[in-house]
Amino acid sequence: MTAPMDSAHVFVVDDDGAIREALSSLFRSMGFDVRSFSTAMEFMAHDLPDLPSCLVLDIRLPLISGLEFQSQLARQNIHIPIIFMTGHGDIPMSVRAMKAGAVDFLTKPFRDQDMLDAVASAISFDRSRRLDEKSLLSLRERYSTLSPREQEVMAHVTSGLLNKQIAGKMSLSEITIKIHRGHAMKKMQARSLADLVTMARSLGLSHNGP
Amino acid sequence: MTAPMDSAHVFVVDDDGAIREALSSLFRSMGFDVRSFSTAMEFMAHDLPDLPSCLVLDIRLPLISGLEFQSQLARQNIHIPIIFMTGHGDIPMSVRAMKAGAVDFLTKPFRDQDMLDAVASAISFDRSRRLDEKSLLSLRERYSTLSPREQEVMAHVTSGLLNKQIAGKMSLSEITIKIHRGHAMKKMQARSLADLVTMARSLGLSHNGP
DNA sequence: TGTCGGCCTATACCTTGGTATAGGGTTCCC
DNA sequence: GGGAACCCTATACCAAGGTATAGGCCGACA
Repeated sequence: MTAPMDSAHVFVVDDDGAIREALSSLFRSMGFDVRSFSTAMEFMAHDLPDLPSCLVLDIRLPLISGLEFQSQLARQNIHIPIIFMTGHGDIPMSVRAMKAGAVDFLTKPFRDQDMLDAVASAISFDRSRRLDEKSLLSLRERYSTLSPREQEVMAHVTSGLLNKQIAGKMSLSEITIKIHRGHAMKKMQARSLADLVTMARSLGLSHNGP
Repeated sequence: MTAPMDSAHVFVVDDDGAIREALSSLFRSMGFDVRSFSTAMEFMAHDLPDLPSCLVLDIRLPLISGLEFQSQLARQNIHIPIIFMTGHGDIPMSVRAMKAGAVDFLTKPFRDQDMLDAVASAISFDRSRRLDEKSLLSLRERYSTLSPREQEVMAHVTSGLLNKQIAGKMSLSEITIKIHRGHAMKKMQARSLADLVTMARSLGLSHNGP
């Protein structure tokens, strides 16, 4: 709602200086913050900002191919959305890139508008991914402050067991369960059981098996 | 768990009889139930089984292109996963297909194993999609038996409000809320509040705003 | 050694949830 | 008119949840 067009970053990696120039000025004219590099190494040496961003990548790079670089980023859990460009690519390349999650795969020469559309979609995707990740992170942080017993009780509570049943399962008294449960609610900053259940699902604490 | 390789269906659409033959025998040898067609129309005239299945589609078809057919299926809410084949396709085609959700996009000639891998992945995808859809459908069916008031109460309950607060919001007495709530639990076959919350989320009944 | 945090328990008390029973009302349809 | 479904309310009672107060046990750590 109240999210303006906070400065978004576009990273360009292409060994052709003319293309870097052209893309940089194109993106800058649209209000993006642009950084361009001629190799993947250079890009990796640069610190990624904590802002919505995307990577515009030529598939043919010095030393390492764009596809390899893509999977390298994935292995390092770097989730920046990627838009590929190619002058001489083939279909298997594009399919592999798209399967690996690329946002788009443009063949040179492309229309400026196509590139801008791809970047806009990538940025918007990254923005919402970042929001999701941020809230999940804060959730995990809160969860990590629970003692082992509290985590255990939380799992049982959110799977729908009564305090009495949990007490039986853990061979504890019901009052102890109530205490742990209360602590879990406070630490997780849950305002209701419904809240806690939702949090547990986001954390992957669902033991819904027969 | 107890899901054996229930008969899965592979549909082949290609105007080249030789290819239809070759693929049919390939898939049949792997235990799939195969139906082949030379046009999209023929395929559409065939009833789709309520079983995991996928569609192996040549991108160049008589009358209608494979890509058009793909979006036509999407418009009709037919979600069968698609594997494209092409002899003379280009990159933009493959990218468009993949963006629209195709499982794979193979260039002829392809290795049998590549096609089998794609089909296996498509079938497994469709199987889990069908399971999800089935449970969502049964959920919606149960939800539709709730009276308007019961639905309203369910939404409030699963958003974490106390009976008392719901009563205030709806200008009703607390006991009435309890009644509706109890009915909702019974009709939804929820065994606990946690259950109901989960169901509400699956149904998209989340009013989590500040 | 002391102390701090996690853990377990108990009593007491209050709030909330859940259901049965028993009414009252409406609308729609046979 | 009578039934059926929905809707609302009330009393009464019991089960479950939640918290405060208080105490004991243990291991880690300064």
